[in-house]
Amino acid sequence: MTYEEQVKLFEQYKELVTPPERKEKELLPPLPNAVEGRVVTRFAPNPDFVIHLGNARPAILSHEYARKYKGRFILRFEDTDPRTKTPIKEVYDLIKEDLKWLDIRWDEEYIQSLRMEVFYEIAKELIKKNGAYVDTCELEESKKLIKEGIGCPTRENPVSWQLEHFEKMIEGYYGEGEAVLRVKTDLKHPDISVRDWVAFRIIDTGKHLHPLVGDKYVAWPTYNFAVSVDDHLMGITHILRGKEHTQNATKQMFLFNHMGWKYPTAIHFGRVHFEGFIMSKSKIRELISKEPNRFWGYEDPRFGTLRGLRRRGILPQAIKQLILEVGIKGTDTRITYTNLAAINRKILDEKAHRIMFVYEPQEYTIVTDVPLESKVPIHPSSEKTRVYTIKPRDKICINKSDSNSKVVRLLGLGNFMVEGDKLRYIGSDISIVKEHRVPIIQWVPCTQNVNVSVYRPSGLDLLVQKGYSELGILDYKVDDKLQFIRYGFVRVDQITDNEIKVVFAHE
RNA sequence: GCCGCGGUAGUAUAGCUCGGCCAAGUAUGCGGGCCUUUCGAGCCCGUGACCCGGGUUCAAAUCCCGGCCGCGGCACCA
Repeated sequence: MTYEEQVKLFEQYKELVTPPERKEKELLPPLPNAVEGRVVTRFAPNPDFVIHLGNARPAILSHEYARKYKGRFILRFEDTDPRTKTPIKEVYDLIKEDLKWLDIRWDEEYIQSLRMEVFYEIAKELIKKNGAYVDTCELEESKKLIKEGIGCPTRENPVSWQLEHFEKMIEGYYGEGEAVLRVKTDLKHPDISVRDWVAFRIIDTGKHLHPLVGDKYVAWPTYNFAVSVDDHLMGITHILRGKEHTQNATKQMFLFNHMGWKYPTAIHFGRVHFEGFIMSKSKIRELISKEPNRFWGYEDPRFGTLRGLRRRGILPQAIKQLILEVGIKGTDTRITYTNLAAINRKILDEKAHRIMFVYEPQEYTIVTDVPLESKVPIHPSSEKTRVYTIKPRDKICINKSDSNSKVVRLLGLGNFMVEGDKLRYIGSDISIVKEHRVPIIQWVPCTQNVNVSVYRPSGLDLLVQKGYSELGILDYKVDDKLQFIRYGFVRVDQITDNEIKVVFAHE
């Protein structure tokens, strides 16, 4: 049948065909294998650094899905490496603050370093199931044997031997590198890192004190072991994490199979590149320790940490919306600040009060016969205004770049002719402004104003722009977000006796 | 090198499971206009994409094969 014939036929029987409804678009796609009321997700950060935009993705998505399906959301600190990823005592709380700021509430909270006995017990069970062995070969020898598909000869020792030697590991009989517990996997697995992966290793906590448990333990579970055990014990049904973990799922599966556990549904999404922002933990740590005077710690607005973004005036709702839009795709995403700013602006515009701010002041004398009263609304949709009285011969400042026009309208005050260093009042009829496209500009009295410094992050630099704002800015407090008219959105950062410091958010 | 995942406008995302409602939707960006006592917001118009090549089919962004490109992993890190 040709296409034309089909169309003809279709027209004939049109009424009999009900077109399928277009699926309704939800912000989040449905979660595979999800049953309402039974979804359990978790966010599992290492408390060695605060949350940045990249970590916010698993945090927000895990939380959001748990809520969507009326399930549970668990916060779990994964702090089982006091040697190379040393947890920081203060950071446990900083992370919790970051999450609360994002409006993420967790139903349960765990810290892995406080669960060591659990890990030891499960390890022993695993050994009894012949699923693990103590490897006492030299590290290089071990690696070589695994590569050859054989493994350390102790692999074949009886369970009793394994239990005995694992006990010795826990008791501190071995020093660093002298013994590890390995999970028995496929010694022919194409990915060598999957072959008999390490479940426990010795860390000399006398040298590398753990911030919570000090030197109490020397046999520490690796990430893959601790994650597997906890994901099972805590009843996690869905794991949402970055794709750097895809291979870990393969490794963990062996442990789950040994133990007869069911592996959760795992979703791995791509990496988040935040253009123009530093997100690397090590890089940020290096910068703040090397140049403590130049950077404001974790909160520096030049960093992609949540704290940095907060200090810039980015709202948590904007971050959440951005992450939900990005979703759970496996591809990497390049997020730009412009994108985040667009969302932020939309939210901020409705509530940020307006303030007049002049940064390249040009002084003018007002020429008028009678005193003028200006009324500028604190927000375009607000009845509330700020009132200033301008008397004849008062001096006001406008931006130099605004002074090119022959006629200007000073916002809230009226229309003026520009005559040399004088501004002659010519009435306040708005219609001539529309008719002649007269620029409507912001202004401040030269004598009565407030010193303002605007901090503008620009790559690794922090530019400072000084200027004056109307007195109305004194009504606000630290962390308030304002819109400087015809300039951009800012966040009040610091108020001192002679100056207000604000951080520039975006236009 | 080996193993795995993925490629829709500048960016992000929808559609791909079940081929035709897709001459590809949405947001942002960019250009223009309207409105407006802010160059903001809002409204309107425009701009711009299915990685490439084969195959299957009346019909392919969607299925199959090959190539190319990108990303992740290859630790006694998480």
